[in-house]
Parts: sequence; C-alpha cells; structure tokens
Amino acid sequence: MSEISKQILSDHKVSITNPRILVLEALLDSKNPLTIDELQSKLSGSVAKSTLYRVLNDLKKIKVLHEFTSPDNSTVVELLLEDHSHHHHLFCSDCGEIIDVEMSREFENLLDKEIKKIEKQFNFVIQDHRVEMFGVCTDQCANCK
Amino acid sequence: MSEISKQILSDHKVSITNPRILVLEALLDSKNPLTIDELQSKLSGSVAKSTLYRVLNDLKKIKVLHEFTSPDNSTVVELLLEDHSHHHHLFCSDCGEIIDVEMSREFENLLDKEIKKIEKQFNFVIQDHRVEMFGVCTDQCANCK
DNA sequence: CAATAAATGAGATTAAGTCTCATTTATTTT
DNA sequence: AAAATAAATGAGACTTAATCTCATTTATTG
Repeated sequence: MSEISKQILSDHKVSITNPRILVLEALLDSKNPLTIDELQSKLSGSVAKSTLYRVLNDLKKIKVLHEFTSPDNSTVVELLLEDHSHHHHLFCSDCGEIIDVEMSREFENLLDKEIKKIEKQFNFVIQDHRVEMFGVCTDQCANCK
Repeated sequence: MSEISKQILSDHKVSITNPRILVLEALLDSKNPLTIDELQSKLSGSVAKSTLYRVLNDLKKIKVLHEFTSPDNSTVVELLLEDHSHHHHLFCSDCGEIIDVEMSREFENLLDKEIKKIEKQFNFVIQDHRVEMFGVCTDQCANCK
C-alpha cells in the first residue's frame, strides 16, 4: 500500500522515512487538493507539526507537491504526479471544497496561443499557468450536502 | 487629486476619512497590484498597521478591492474600478513583479463556454474566474532591470 | 554492526493579521 | 454652528500559521 509513496521518494533520491510515507499516503488518498488543516486531520497527530511542514517543503523541492492558497486564505496542497494531467481549480465559496478540473484540448490550445502573445508583449518566458474558477456548488459537493 | 478617492467612498456610502483616502490614493497611484509590504512602503507610516488592515477590509466589503496571494505567499491587493476591465495576472518568479494582463475577446468567449460546461458537470454556479501565468521576465520588469 | 549523516519531535520563535480600548474624528441633531 | 452621538483611528496586546533550534531518534554507508 505504501509502495507508491516509497517509489516517489526513491525516484527522487529522498530517504524513505515514516513521516514522509504517512504524508504521501494521506495526499495520495485524496483525489482533490487538501488544506493543511484537512491534511493534519487525516494524519491525526501521527506526524509532528514541524515535521509535517518540513516534509511538505521537501516534496515541493522535488516538485511532486504543488502548494497554493484558496480564496479564504488557507494553504492548500496537492500531489503532482506524472500521470495526473494538467488541470485547473474550481472553488466553492460555500463549503470551501476545491475541485480539480480538466479543460478541453481546444481551450488549452487557444490558451497556449494567447500565452505566446503575452510572452512577446511583456518579454516573458511563461512556464506554467492555471485557471481558477470561483462559485458555489448547488447541491453535490462532498462537504455541502 | 483626492477627488477620485472621495468619490469612491461616497459612492459606496462609506465615511470619508484621512486613512481611507491615503490608502486609496496609494492604490490608485499604482497600475499593477501591490503587495502589503509595497503598500506599507508607499504609505510610509502615515497609516497605522491596524487601520491599514481595517481599511483594506472595508474596501473588500464594498467590492472595490480584490485581494489574492502571490506564488511566494505574499498578500496582494488591487483596486477593482468599473472602468478597469476584466483581467488576469502574470507573475515573475525572479523579481516578484505582478502584471495585469488582458486576453482576447475570442479567448474569453471560449473560456465562458468551457465554464458553462463545468457548471453543468459539477452542478456549480461559477461567478468569477482568473487565469494566472507564471514565468520570468527576460529584461524589462519594473523591478528587474 | 559500528560510525556517520540525516530526519524527527517538542517546544521556542517570528511575523502577518486581528482585536481591544482609550482617544480622535465624522456625522447628526437641535 | 455647537453640542451630542456615532464611527474610525492608533498603539500595542494578542492570535496563529509557519519556521527554527537542538537534543534525540532513525536511516544510510562502509
């Protein structure tokens, strides 16, 4: 069960320790992004706070973790695995739920073209992008019901 | 010079006070978003920290201020004036500069269509969206040089 | 398996943002 | 226009997410 976690760590030449496995398991277990609070609940005290933040920083360094901030200013983390394709985020302002969203190939192609224009216009090299969408779920978020 | 600030406040039935005018002036003075640090520098101690945060919250309540977080986790604010049309953000990971970017009508139209699909798929009502682009400026940011 | 290096836990520390409350500034009433 | 009332401000205390320190534990290497 912890094979995937161990694989991720050894693939990136990071030593395999219990806290790292526990954090990775918790992240792997959830298909949508998690707030730090949610992650801490999942870990239910099995990893010290200082260690949790250190492990998250380790995972950021090896680029398997993406950290961002939700509209209500919570820090949110999600794993970035190779097979997990490019996606965007949908935020529910009612329940705080954050949902991964994929957009059509057609849309991504047009966005790529726009980005090329913007790179020229501002003399930038743009490495990444993300679309954030804000709204309210009408009835079927995991948290609302 | 402070006429616009006063207008904004009276338009929203918020009392006209010196700190509010000073904060609005500082924000009006800058065409790109400002971090709290940058804003505090511009104000150079003329407004108490507690008042600054209170004024920012007041402006958020009347929907003339947009607050978000940069990739390096700084809080960023920008005025949302009627004439300032819908835009997106370009972040430089070298110098921290944040640039407002408008995208083509064609792109926005396709994005609106995608959003309608997503609303159906997830039973959401989506009220707002934003594209964030991350990169490095090659030579002409205000801060790099 | 011993020696060395790295990671962890517990709690101290830092800093962004909020809160309290006495004072000042706006607004309303007369 | 002055007095009365209500709202906003400043200064600093307080809260809390995130980082740092350092003694102890756990991995890794030879």
